[in-house]
Amino acid sequence: MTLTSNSLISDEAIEQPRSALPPQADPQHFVEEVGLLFETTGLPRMAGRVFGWLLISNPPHQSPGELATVLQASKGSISTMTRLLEQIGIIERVSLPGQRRDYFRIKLNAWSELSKRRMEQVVAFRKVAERGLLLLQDEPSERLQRLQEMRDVHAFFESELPLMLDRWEQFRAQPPADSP
Amino acid sequence: MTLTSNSLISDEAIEQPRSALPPQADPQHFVEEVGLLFETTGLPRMAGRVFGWLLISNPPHQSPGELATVLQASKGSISTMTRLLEQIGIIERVSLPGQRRDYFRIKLNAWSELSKRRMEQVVAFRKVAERGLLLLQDEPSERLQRLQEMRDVHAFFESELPLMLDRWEQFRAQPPADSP
DNA sequence: CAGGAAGTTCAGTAAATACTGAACAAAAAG
DNA sequence: CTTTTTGTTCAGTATTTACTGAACTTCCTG
Repeated sequence: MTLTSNSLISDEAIEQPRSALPPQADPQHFVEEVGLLFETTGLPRMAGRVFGWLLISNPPHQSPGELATVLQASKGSISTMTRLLEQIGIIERVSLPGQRRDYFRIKLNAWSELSKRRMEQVVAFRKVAERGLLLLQDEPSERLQRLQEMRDVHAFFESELPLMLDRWEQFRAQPPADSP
Repeated sequence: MTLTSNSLISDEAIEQPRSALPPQADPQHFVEEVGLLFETTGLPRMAGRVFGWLLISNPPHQSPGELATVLQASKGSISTMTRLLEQIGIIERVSLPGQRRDYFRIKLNAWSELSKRRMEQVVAFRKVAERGLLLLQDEPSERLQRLQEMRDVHAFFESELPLMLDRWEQFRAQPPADSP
C-alpha cells in the first residue's frame, strides 16, 4: 500500500482486514481522527472524513467517486458532504482542462473561512444577550449584570477577532525568523 | 405574569396557551433562543434553556425543582444538564445558609471558561495537523503545505487567544471612557 | 425514628440526524 | 443514437442522542 500514489484506489487495499500499520502511519486512522475532530465542532463525521482525506491525498484534488471509494461511503453521502463543505467555504470545486469531470480540493483560505464561521457564533451570542437586555429593560441594573457581561465579552471578541486574523495574514506573509 | 418576581412558578403561568406577548417581551421565547444558540455550539438544547433561564431569573440562583417547573422539563433532565453545565464551568452550585438545599447560578467567569473550551478545540486542531505531518514526513514539502497551514494557523491562535483574554480582563477592569 | 420533600440515577423511548442505495440526470465514449 | 460512466436527489433506514419517568437515595422535619 504505497501512500505516495494513493494506490488505495487501484489495488484492493480498501478490502484489507483493517490495516496493521501503527496508527500514526495509517492514513485511514488519520481520516477518522479528522472525522471525530469535525464532530466536536458540530459538523457531521463524514464531512470531516472527506476533509481529512483531502488534507493528505495525492493529488490534492479528488473526484467524488474517488472519495466514495477511499472513504467507503455512498456516493450520496459524498455528494451531500462536499456540498456542505463547499457551502462552508473550506473546499472548492475545480474542473481541470481536458479532464472529464470536476474535483474537490481544500481552499487556500480554508482556515480564515472557518474562523468566519466561529465569528458568526460570537455575533449570535452578542445578539441574544442584547435581546435579553431588551427584555429586562425596566429592571434594576444589578439584574442586568449577567447579560451585560455576556454582551460586552462578545462585542469585545467581535472587534478583536478580525484584528487577529489580520495579524495572522501578516505573519504568514513574512514569517519572522525561525518559522517552520 | 409578572416577570420581576418570577411568578411563573407560583401561579399556573406554565399552563398558559403559549404566551401572547410579543417575542422580545417573552421570557420563554428568550429561553428558547438561548437553547437554539447552545445547539449551534454542539451542546444540548436543554442545557441552553437552563442557562438562558439563569441569565434572566430573579433571584439569579435557582433550585433544580424550580428549573424543572419553569422549563417544563423532567427532574432527570435538569439534573443531567446542570451537571453538564457545572462540568463545563459556566454555572456553579451555591448552598445558601439556612436554606434547605442547593441552587445553581451562572459563574462570574462563565465566559472565560467558555473561551477555554474553544481554546481546547484549537489545540485539538493543531495536534491533528501535527499527526498528519508525521504521517507524511517522507513526502515532498509541497504535499505538506495544507497540513502546515493548518498547524501554523492554529498554533498562532493558540498563542494569541490567551493574550486576547488578558486584554479583555483589563478592559473589563477599567472600561475606557464611554463603555456601557 | 418515621414521613415526606427534593434530587440523582438509569433504563427505556422519542426524536433528530447521518448515511445508504435506488432511481434519475447529465455527459462522454463508442 | 445507444451505452457507459459519473454525479445528484431523495425516500427510507439505522444510529445516535436528548429527554422522560420510575425507582432509589439523601436529607430535612416533626
